[in-house]
Amino acid sequence: MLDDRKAAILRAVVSEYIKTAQPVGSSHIAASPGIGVSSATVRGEMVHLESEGYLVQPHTSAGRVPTEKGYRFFVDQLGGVGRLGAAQRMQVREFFASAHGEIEYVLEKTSRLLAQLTGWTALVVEPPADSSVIRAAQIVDMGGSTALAVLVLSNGVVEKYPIELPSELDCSVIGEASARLAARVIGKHPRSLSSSSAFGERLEGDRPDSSPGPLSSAGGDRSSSEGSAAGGEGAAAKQSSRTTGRGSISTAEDLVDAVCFAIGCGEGSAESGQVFVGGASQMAAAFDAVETVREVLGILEQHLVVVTLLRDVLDRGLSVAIGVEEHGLEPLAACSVVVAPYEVEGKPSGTVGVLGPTRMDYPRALAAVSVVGEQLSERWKDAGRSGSGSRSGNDGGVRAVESE
Amino acid sequence: MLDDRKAAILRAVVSEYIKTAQPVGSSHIAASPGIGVSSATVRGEMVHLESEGYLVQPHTSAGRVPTEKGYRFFVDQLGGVGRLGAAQRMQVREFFASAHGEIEYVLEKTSRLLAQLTGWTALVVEPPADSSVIRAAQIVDMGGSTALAVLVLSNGVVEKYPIELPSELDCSVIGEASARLAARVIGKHPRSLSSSSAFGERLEGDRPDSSPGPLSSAGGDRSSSEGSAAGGEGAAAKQSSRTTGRGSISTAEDLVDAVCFAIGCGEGSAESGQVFVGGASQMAAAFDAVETVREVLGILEQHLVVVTLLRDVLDRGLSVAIGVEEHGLEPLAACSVVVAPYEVEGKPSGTVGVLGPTRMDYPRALAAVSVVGEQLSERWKDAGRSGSGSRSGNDGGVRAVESE
DNA sequence: CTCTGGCACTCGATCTTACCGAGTGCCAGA
DNA sequence: TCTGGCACTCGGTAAGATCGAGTGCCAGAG
Repeated sequence: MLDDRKAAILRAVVSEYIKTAQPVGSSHIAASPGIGVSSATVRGEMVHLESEGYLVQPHTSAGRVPTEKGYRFFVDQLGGVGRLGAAQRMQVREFFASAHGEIEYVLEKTSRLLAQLTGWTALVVEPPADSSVIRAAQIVDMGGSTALAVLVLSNGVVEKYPIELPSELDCSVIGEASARLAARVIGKHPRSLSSSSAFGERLEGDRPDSSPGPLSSAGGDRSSSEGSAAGGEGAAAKQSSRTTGRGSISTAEDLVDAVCFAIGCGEGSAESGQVFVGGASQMAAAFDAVETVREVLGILEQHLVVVTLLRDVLDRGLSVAIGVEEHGLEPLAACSVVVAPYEVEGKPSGTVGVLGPTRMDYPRALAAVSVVGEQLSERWKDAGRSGSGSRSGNDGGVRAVESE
Repeated sequence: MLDDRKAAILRAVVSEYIKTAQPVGSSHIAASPGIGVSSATVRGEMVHLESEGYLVQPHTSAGRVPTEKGYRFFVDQLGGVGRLGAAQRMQVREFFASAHGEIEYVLEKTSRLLAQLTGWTALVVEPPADSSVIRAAQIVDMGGSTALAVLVLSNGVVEKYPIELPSELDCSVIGEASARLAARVIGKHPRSLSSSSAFGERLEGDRPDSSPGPLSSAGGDRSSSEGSAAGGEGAAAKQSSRTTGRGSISTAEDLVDAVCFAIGCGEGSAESGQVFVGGASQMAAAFDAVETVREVLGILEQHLVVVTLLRDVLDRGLSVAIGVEEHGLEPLAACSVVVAPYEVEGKPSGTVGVLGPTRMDYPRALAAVSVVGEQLSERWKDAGRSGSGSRSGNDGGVRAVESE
């Protein structure tokens, strides 16, 4: 589609622009290595590249800037995956050798690591509950008319489901229910309980306005007023059906059913996977328009949007989404996303990603994101245990060669 | 210290500046209600106010701007607590009537609410674990050589402690340990286990080299490199000793000891109380210097710093900390913090706060923060249950009168 | 003694103009 | 087909020029 010379010129323009954030002129390109022609020739080629939509001029007599199409071509054909520098490889290795602890803790730290590696904002999404299996379950009487169902998943995540009891149940009922619950759900996938619990449907019938299904915009929430900040994220949807069906719990079995139903609906803590945002402050370095920063941060506050964004990109088989054309979020018009999946127990589960301006260093971001993704997969490969894994020395997936 | 007229003028200057963010001139003041004198007179008074440090001129022939001392006087003597508008009262009432669910969920939502009420960034700190009592405890075998101790606290928080087992213990040992753990810790304060736990003192198994003393900095942590983002927050301290002493766990009792020790040290998930930051994007609206935004966001990423900040301010008996002089954080030089405590089960536990530019609307922020604090206290007044509380209609502590 | 209107003065913000130079498009010659 | 040359464009910056909000001070009124 593009002959070699044009491609080389495009690559040079992109690389230079990534570095300087300034429109780049023909003479710079002519001077860069690999281009054996004069600036006049480069200019000629640039005219072509521009007419085909790979470059634009902010105005006459300015250098050229890559378009989203230009970046896309660069990423697909020219950039490759890039490599991390030695220091960064080291950093990754040390990090994964020493990062012990619960899954959330590790993921949060990972988001910081990734932010530091790339210089931009990092996004790490927790594996959704349905990729794990229930390891333990218990119902705890919290006093009053409340109980808390606690689930431990095989990946180390703990989910909580607040249960409202219609009346003071006897302690022994709760105890019995707890035991029955454990017997019934251990070893199963939490989300699979939705359908398997016959009682669920019964309950659902009892509740006219039950589970409006996440992502549906439920009712008259505070009218999303001015602040884009607090508006979005399906706040409404979650806020409503947060307590479990209170239809007719009287026996232990009823209680277990109710809990199973709640679990199946995923009404508990681990909605669709928590998001950890690292290095949000770096966003402020990406743009000089304070308004842009505001908009981007606004999006980052809407975790559901972020999760969806990453998942969408991945679902479409992409690892890079450049500009609003490809990711679809207006406020992120000047941004691109680079993502990679990671696996837990061998199954694709979570995602890691980097959010930066469209003029970010894609090869580097790709490298960082994929290394981190691999390392995370490595950590939770065998069993979904929560802690440790003292694989030092071996930095397995860290395929890191010197960067340019 | 300041005669009535000076005070009135100072009040007018502060109010005006809060509204417009522009230096305010004598004629504006003279025109505002409550000032019955000419601009010349106002000017004269302003000279005094300036010489005493309540006001400054950005440059000759500009209006005056309040100094931190000026704000302080305003807050202490002039501003009062302020009142929320009817719409906002409504919003708070609806929010607390409908916000069900786990404590973390409610607190996160609360931070958004507060951000929306004030227009600035809101900070909500989870109650520390030691203000609650353990309601349930269990040790879950996670496969491999890992186990997870799960604690349910009376305030609805669930803590997790990853435990590394030296060798494959028999399942029954874990089961027994789990039962013993429950018997031993239920009803106690988690942090009280540190000393009361016989682990350090004694208990049957004499353990020669037990307890390698967590909190000792274990490894060569990544050298806190450049990025201020990922640097701070005592990352090192936490990262290292994240797994419990693995000295010589062989019996169930050993295991229980180890877990108790870990709990006592607070090595688990609920470090010193999670922080929920709401409306961070609003920070970008507060300043037009992108660099300032970056610095402030950088601080917000360091949760430990935020917790400490809020706690410090509260400990000093303040509810407002104006400027770096009073809160001590250089990067927040242009910011003030307004805080209020909230109670769980009658004891002061968490804090809510608002972070804004020094020229924020203190009365409004104070009103919002205290109302929200009261409402949170109200919610968890009786029992530290996790969910619900359908007190609608009654908007208890929402003492809200029309604002200016 | 205090307050007020008046007045000269200051100085940042804004606008105008001029200029510079990076970068372009085009063209004639190698 | 490539290259050096050349006229041209136009954003960015610097230098005045201007405007006006706001000040300090002072003399006169209350």
